[in-house]
Amino acid sequence: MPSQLPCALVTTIPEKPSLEGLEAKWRQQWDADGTYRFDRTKTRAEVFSIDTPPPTVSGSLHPGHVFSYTHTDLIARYQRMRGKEVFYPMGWDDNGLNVERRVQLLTGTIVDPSLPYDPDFRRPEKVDKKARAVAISRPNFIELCEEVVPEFETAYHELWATVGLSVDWDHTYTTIGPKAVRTSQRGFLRLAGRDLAYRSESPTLWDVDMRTSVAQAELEDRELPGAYHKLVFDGPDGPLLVDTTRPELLPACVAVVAHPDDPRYQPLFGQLATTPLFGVPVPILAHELADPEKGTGIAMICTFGDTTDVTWWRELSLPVRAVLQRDGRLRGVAWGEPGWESNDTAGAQAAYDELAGKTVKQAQSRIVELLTEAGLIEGDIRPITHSVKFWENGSRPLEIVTSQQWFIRYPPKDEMLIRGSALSWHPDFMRVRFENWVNGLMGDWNITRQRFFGVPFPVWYPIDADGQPDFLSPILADESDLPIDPTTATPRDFEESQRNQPGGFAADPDVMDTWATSSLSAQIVCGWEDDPDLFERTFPMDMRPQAHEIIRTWLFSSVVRSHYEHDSLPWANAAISGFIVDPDRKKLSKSAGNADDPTALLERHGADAIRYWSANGRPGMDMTLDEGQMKVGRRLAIKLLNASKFALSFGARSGASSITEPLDQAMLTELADVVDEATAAFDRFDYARALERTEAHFWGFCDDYLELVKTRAYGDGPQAESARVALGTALEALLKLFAPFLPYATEEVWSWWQTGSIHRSSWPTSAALRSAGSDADALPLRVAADILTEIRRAKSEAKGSMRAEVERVVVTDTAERIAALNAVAGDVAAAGVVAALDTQIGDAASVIVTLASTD
RNA sequence: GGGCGCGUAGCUCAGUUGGCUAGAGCGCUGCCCUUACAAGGCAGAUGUCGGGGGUUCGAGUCCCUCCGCGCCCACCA
Repeated sequence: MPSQLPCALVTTIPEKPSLEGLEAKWRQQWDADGTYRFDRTKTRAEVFSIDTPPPTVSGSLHPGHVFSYTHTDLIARYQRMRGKEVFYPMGWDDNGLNVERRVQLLTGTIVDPSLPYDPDFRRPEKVDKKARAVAISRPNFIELCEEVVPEFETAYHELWATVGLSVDWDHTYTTIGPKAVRTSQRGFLRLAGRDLAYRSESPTLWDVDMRTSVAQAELEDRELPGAYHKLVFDGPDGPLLVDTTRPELLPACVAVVAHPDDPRYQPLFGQLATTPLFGVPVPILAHELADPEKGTGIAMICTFGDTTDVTWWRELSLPVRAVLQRDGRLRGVAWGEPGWESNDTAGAQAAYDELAGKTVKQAQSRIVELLTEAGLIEGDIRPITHSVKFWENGSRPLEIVTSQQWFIRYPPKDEMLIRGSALSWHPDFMRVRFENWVNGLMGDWNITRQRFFGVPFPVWYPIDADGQPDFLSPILADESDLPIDPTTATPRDFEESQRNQPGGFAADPDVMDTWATSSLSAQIVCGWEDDPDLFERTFPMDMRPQAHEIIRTWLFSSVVRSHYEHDSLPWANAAISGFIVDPDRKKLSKSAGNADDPTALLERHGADAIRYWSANGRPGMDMTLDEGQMKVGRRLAIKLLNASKFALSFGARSGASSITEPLDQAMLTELADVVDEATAAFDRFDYARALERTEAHFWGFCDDYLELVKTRAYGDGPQAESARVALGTALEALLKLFAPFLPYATEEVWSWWQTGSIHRSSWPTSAALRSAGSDADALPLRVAADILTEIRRAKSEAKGSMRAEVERVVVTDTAERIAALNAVAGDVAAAGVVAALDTQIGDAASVIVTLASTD
């Protein structure tokens, strides 16, 4: 009977509200209105800036990404409604070995750095996977990457926009783009200028197939079969038995080592042993890392068989006697030359010539034959299984080779620990991971990768008259020339014709580790040096969201760079997210084949529903992929539409002075408490608790308050007006509380009676709600809901309709609760269809419901 | 081996400085077309709070210990 309803301001409440189409509609609107555009006139104090993790485009996004990126968006939306101007850029990490590999596979190409640039090269239209990869030059390959990678990025953008990330898409960057390269090269030059970056020959974990050093962050261990060989060294007191799994590295042996407390070897320390087959005298040394329980308790140190060898080599100041080349084969050695002295030069040479040029595996087989023939292996070869380091996408074990690398010095540990303690961690226990990592730091940070699609070192080396590059006298580029590629740019004071000529120059052939660039993400997005105005308004940033497994890499390295460059933390808060596990508690990942396509999830449940599921994952906690939760989220969004339709069906009203009914006032007081809790939770970055409190209140609001107030709201007079104004007041606050979680549904409802975007409206305050509710006690609503539940139970047990009439209800309770109930008796009676509601004060609380006879 | 986290209903999870009979949702059972919502509503059943010990008037919560799971680190001759 619309004619009986009061004249409504409401214009656009749909007959049957639905979630269909909301995402497309509001995405477009937000885009058109620039709803999330950063206003760079705001001052630093007014800005909330976020150092978004640039997802790598080497794979595809999975639900875990949606999960954690949603968490960031929840904070961003909250801060925006709190009045902050949110600086929320997005980056794409298209820099690094994995991206390079993906582009190679996709385009059927491989890089040959010796080839010249071919201006006519075009991306192959079809890739025959069986055909040989096409060899192209490094500049051509980089061009190809720049062409292919945006295709990946478009797909990512599409997904993020659908999820509803309130990113300012005008502020996007790529880690290989000119801005990032310039920042990264500038950061490098500044460190090199202060001797905080230096070049050194050093043992490095090396992938013999990709022919590059590999970042510690990209390592994984795999179990492989191996075998112990008990080699017979010639010791001071006769044969000395040494167990090894790497007999092929015997020619690279520089010492043997046992534990200092091991009585078997104590008398031998400081004396010499001689290697079998090669006759090389090596010292017998003591070191804590030697394990008396392992093998014969004495190990051979080779340059280099594993990372322990590197530690021993470094700490015991041993020489290098390297046999492994970068292609994984043994190199040629002239025995008798300096560093290769033997007691039996001819014998050593003869044995070694059998190994030179062979792969590690081939050399191992051959040397075992040689040793066995010579009777220099004691007993049987004992097969074992041991874990071996691999590059995560590699197929052969990593080797350790020495090569020229750029390093960044780590700052002193105590300075890093002070930075770590000044940072606010969410959750706080994640701080410990940082501290553990800092306390365990060894060596410096190798930032060199022998790859192509990366940030080049802005460096050349002079070539002497004999044609030898002098790696210890690098020619640094001028900052004003950045970004540059030294393989195409010419250093000042040189002619291009002098490239690779005696007396000329040579480009640094390598690129930087991807972390060397991403550790400057805050500097890149804030426009360090490039845009001082923006930098001043955004840096140091407010928040770094990221995953816990890269605290030791990304977070730590970012702190290092900011420490050096700005003598500050890069951000005030680190928000650490957990990841998604499948029901078997395995980490969800594409390669494990247990990752669902997030696009399919979005289509099935909708963005608000996915966000709801994500928001239930507490900061730092791992969560299970649970489509059931997404269904709950979807239902919540639909419920919100319907409840809003009801609340607004009486017209959008305001005027707190007309809220006079105790039930309405009690509801607003309760809501004010929820606002306080949600606000406090959000301020602690605990969006999950904010949602939980809001949601719990909302269901109670629908189930109890709406039912209790319905009859009155449909009526006339000041009591009806009180209900209607209270409904409008509560709805506005509730929508705002939900807005960060359900941006689409809340925006839709907002548009029914408000102008502008809810996401640019102000966060509700409890003070306003308390004032609207006249600071009333919340008890009347609680008691009314309790009595209503009892009435419903009686009807349910009688298998009656909820509209069934109740002849009489007698409530016995404390004086306080009876007083509260009396204040709202009319609403309770109406909601329960109760003819007579009697109350009495008594010790034993009870509710006696007498249903009307149905005859 | 070290560090951190987790273990609460069949499932996914809350439970804040110790405090009434331990909660929510999903699922399950029953009922209800009720003028916001049947893609809904109402009601109901469901627990050795991982095990053991301790502190306390009182422990899911604090302490010790053990078990299981996960992540990171170390080791990997």
